[in-house]
Amino acid sequence: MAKILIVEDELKIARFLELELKHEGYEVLIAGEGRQGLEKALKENVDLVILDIMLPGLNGIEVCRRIRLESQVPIIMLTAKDDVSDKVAGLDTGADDYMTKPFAIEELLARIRVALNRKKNKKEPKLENLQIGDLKLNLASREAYYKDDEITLTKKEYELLEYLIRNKNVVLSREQMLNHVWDYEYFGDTNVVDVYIRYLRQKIDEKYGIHLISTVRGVGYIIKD
Amino acid sequence: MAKILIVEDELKIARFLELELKHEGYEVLIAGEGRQGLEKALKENVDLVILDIMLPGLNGIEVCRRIRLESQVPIIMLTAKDDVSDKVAGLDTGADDYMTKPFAIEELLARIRVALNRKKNKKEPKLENLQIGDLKLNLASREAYYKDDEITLTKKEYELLEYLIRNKNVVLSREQMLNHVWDYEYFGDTNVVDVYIRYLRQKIDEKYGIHLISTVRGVGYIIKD
DNA sequence: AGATATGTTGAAAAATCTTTGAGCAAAAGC
DNA sequence: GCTTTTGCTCAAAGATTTTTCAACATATCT
Repeated sequence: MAKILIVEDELKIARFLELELKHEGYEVLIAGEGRQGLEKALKENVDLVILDIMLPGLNGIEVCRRIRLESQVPIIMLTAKDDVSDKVAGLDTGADDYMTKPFAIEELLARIRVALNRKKNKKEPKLENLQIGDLKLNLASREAYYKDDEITLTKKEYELLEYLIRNKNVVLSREQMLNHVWDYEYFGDTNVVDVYIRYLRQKIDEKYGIHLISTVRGVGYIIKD
Repeated sequence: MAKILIVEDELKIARFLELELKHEGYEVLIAGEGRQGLEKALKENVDLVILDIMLPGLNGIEVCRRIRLESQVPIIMLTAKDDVSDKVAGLDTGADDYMTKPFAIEELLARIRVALNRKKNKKEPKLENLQIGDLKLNLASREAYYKDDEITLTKKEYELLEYLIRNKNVVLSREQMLNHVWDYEYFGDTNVVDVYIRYLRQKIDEKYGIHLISTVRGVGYIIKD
């Protein structure tokens, strides 16, 4: 499985990413500051680098620039929200993609898949499509279809649905959904998940008269084949 | 087998946890207050820490923070119900998971397994399915089937059934069932277990005309192959 | 038979889920 | 730049289901 380097000084975020990436089956390395990150990126033969821009010592942009002097490894930059100039500078120096913090882990995972695929199969950009019954997701265009009938979904709706379908036949807790689809800063008592489940049910279950999303009382929700 | 440290000042709970964990085959250490807990966590080479937030002396959040300065050992926090701010603080300082008190021991055991496995970096131990005769449990979707016929169970019904099946061919006392499936605060005169046994019998034994759950008079109940 | 343990039941209590509307922020349109 | 629309979140009320309790019935043992 691919080896991923995380260059991030905020311990909390680094740990969070580490756990999630390992859970996905990636091998993970961590560097807490820029110079160490640069070193590992070049010597450890990694397949992808996740690089925070704000770093003590050597900052992310500089690290990125120097990695690019010697390597074409895919780089995904993490930037603070709204810091547009950083974003631009990051891409200028050769980053492949960027994410603004805070982000939902699912989105980062998706971008990682894309970046790794791009490298591997330039011939087959095989973005598989997810399907369950008559419901289809086009991952490339982020569209959902029910028998050729397009379902208009908002960002969160789409992401929640994709997450549910990726984990079909498994009960997902509200907390799992929050962690994967919402920002990692999301905490505490909220019923957003319930509300979004309702939106999806309105747009799918009710509209097409099917029973796609089931409630598992006391546990969470599930989509079954 | 893994070595687990319990940092908990309520003696009753600490002892209860100790017994259950030892029964599961773990080696157990106990600390009754914060400073001692911190010390043992760092010096005793433990594999996992169960850490109560409310502690005399050094509180749990502080202990967690200080452990994290030197160690990546998995930490599961115990917090009072509804105390969301504690929960947040706990995760902020690097805890891996938390449980709100009171809890059912089975849930804690499950989380311990997850935390220990994560460390080993094994892929999630594939949720195996439990089966006994024609009765099958799908652990991922939390569904029960009798020969392809789905049995609709409530949360407690399902959990009790799972517990019974996991311990098939062993007589379980009402008290054991209470301890494992219900909160640990449950005690005294109650016949909930009997009532739930009846529910299960209605939905399984009676409905399918089989004899799944047996009474062992004066002792408890048992499910046999 | 008497004593103890288990089975059954209905109804109260508690927990959980659904639905709605309003406030706000971001994005789109003019 | 300003207005309008859309999307996201929260909180509260209402609806539903689950869980618990407790009274009574039945079975088992000595």
